[in-house]
Amino acid sequence: MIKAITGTKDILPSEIPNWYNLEDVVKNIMNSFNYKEIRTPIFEETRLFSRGIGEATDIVSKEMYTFIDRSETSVTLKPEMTASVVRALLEHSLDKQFQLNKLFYISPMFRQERPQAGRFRQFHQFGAEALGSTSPALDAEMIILAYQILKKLGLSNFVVKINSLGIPSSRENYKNLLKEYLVDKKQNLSEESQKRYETNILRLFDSKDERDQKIMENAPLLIEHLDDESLEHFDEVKQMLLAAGIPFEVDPKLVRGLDYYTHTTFELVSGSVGSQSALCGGGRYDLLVNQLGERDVPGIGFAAGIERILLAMENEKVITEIKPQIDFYIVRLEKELNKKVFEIATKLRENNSVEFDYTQRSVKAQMREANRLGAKNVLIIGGEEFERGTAVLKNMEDGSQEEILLSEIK
RNA sequence: GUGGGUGUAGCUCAGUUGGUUAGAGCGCCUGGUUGUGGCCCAGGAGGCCGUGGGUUCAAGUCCCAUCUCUCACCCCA
Repeated sequence: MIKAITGTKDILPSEIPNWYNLEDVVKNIMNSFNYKEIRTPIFEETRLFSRGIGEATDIVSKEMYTFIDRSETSVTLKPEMTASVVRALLEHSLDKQFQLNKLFYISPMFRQERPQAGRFRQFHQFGAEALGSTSPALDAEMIILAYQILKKLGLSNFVVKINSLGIPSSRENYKNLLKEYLVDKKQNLSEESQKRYETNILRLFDSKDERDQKIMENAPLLIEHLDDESLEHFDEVKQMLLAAGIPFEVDPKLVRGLDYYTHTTFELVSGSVGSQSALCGGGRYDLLVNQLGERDVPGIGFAAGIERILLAMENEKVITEIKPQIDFYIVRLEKELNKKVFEIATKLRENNSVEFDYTQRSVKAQMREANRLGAKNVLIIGGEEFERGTAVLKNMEDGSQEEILLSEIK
C-alpha cells in the first residue's frame, strides 16, 4: 500500500472543523489588528532562503527540501514565511506604496527533520509580519496578537517569554565578553557546545546538557550589556505589555536560531504538549530586508505552529466537538421514486443541506442514516401521500410528523 | 543524523510456558412483519497477526534483517 510520505499527514474530514475554527479565530483577530492576508508561492528560489535565513542555520544547512527543476534552477519548498513575505514586499514595492505594511498568512511549511510529537515535515503555520516601522508598539502588538489568538482558542497553559538581542554592535561587544568568560572553561563544554562556541556562541545558553548549564549559570548576560537605545526599546515593549495586562517573563537565555533577529525576541511556550513546546516564536528583524533588497525596511513578525496548537487544545480539552448536521434527509418508500427524490433534493439544495440514499436500502436503514448524519428533518416520499401530492415531514428532534404539499417544497 | 519503544479486524486492544478452524469492545451491514431513527436484542461481513528470511514436528508467540509508526536528542512552529 502506498502511504503518505514520512512526516506528512492527511487532515481527514473529521478534523476539518477544528482547522476551520482555528483559521476563523486567526482571521478575525488579525482583522481586528488590521493585518491583511498575503499568500505567496509554496516554493521559491533556494537562494532566497539561504540568504534570508542564514547559511549557518540548521534550517538552511540541513532541513530544506531543495531540488533542481527542469530549467536547472534550484528551488526550495518554503521552510518559513518571513523571507517570502519580504521578497513579495520588495518585488511589488509595497514598502513604497505604504509606509507600514501589516501582513498575515496561513500556510504549509516544509522542513526535513525527524518527526516527533508536534513536529512534521509538512506542517502549517499562521503568522504576521509588520514592515516599515521600528516602533516598540509593534513589538508589543505582535505579542498581544499571538497571545489573544491562543486565549481565544481556549488555551491557558502557556507562558510568554521575551528577551532582547539588541543591535549588532552591542551584540558583537557582548559576544567578545562571553568568549572571554568562557576561554578557560571551553574544554569542559559538551562536544556540541564547543562547536557552537565557534559558530553561534549565543546558543550555548539553551543547551540542555547539565555541564553546559552549570558553566553558563554565571556567564554574563546579553541583556545586561545592551546599549542604551536597545534598553530603552525593550523597556517600552515591557511597559506596553504590562499596560495591556499580558503576563510575561523576561528570559535572558531566550536566543532564537534565525540569523536575522534584532531587539525583541519572544516565544509563547506551552506546558501541554511534548518537548516541542514552542507554540509561537518571533522577533524583530530590522536588518533582514536590507540583506535581501538593499533597502532599509525594519520589520517584526512571528510564526505559530498550527499542529502544535491543535495538539495543545486537545490535551487541554478545549476542542469543542462539532456534531454533523444537515437540514434534510429524504427517505424514499418505493424505489421507483428515485428520480423524484433526486428532483426534490436538487430543488431543496438551493437553500438547504440535503442528503438521500444512493443505494437501495430499506426504510429503516435510510432512517438510521438520517439519524447518523444529524438530519434535522426527514422528508418521506411515497405511498398514498405521494398519490395525493403530499409527503411526510418528520422533525427528528421531537419525532413529530406532518403532511406537506410536494408543490410547496423549496 | 543518533538513541529508546512499537507494529494482531476500519478503530482501541486481548491472545497464557510456541500446539487444533486467531478473539473482545466500538464501528459497519442485515433483520426484530406490511412505510420510520436514536435504546435494546439477534445474526453477519471483515485479519497472508507490518514485510522477508531462519529455528522447530509445529510460530501471532523464539532468532535475524528490513520497513512503518512513535517518543526523545539535535533544532525548531
